[in-house]
Amino acid sequence: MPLDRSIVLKAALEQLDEVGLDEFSTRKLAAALGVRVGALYWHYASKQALLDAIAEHIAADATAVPLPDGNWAEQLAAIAQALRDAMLAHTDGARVIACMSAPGPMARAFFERLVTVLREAGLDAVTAASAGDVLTSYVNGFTVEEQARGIRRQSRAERDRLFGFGVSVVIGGLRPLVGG
Amino acid sequence: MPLDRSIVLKAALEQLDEVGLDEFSTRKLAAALGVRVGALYWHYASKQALLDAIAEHIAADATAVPLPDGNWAEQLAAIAQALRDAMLAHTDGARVIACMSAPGPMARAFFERLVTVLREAGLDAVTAASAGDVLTSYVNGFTVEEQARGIRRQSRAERDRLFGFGVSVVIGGLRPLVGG
DNA sequence: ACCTGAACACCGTTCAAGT
DNA sequence: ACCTGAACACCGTTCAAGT
Repeated sequence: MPLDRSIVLKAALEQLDEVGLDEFSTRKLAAALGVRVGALYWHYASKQALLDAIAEHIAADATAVPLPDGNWAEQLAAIAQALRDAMLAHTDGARVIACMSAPGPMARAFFERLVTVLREAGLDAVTAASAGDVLTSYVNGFTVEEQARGIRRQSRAERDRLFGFGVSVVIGGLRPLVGG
Repeated sequence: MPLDRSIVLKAALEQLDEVGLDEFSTRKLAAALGVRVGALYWHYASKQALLDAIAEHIAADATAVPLPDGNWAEQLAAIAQALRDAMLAHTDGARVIACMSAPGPMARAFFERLVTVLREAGLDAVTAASAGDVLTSYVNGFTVEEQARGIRRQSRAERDRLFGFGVSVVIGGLRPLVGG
């Protein structure tokens, strides 16, 4: 049977998990699929297009977890956790997100859900977008660092604790902005 | 005259500024220095070692700006600004910092100054280290995003405003933790 | 429509040998 | 001590030609 975009994407995710972003190559991917390199370029325009598809996959995972009942702070914490989890699920996932060429539909959907929670908490459109940016910048910065260096320096429990602390600081900083 | 580490580093910074991290190559660097590729490996063990030296240079710049008189919040804001400025001073500077293999002496000195401000504000050692991590994670996440995609989407003034907002949110979140 | 074959223009790294 | 020459083992991308 012929390849298609989803088969290539699945194999790409497996290769990323095995070798990491630095060793990720279209040639190895072609070999894993039992095909010549050129064949990949029928399905994806470039290596970056493939990495963008991986980023979208991660963004979709981060958006798939249901919002908990509860107040805006609890929902924000759940969204932050979901984003980190989705990136940690793949080797160098945070760097793939950080290096994507442009946010695709899934990345925008993720951000929109985040902004919706903030708007429902009482923020105006501009402030909600800014607040959403603060939270995602923090989560991305934390997780890029975590995957690049933290994994061998701290236990998972310590990293979870540090992340939870950071999320609570950001949420605490947003609290005075919401009415009530 | 023969090459030395500082000459190679200076040329590397110039090449990074011109072509960005993705196009940065030891072979182009050798050509710019009028030397064969192998010559670079006498001075730096690998391309990554060279990028680590660039990261240290950026960290040194970020630590070089004097602390303003004022309270801990003003000093924290100045440190955050200094870090962002030092990364923005070079093409893909934030990604070079994010991808460094380990924090060198300059990166540790930067972090220590940050932690010192937080300790003087009244935080205990563990909380100060955690709070320092929150601020640097936010600044790194923001600036990686800014250099990867923001430069063509928003004006410098808009990005400055957004960054200032984020810093004030993080500082606001830390405020309840400091005594007084 | 989808893939092969083969090429093009690159990479990072190593190391004997030169000076 | 510092660099050359030359190789090794790779890259991403393109594209005529095949099926």
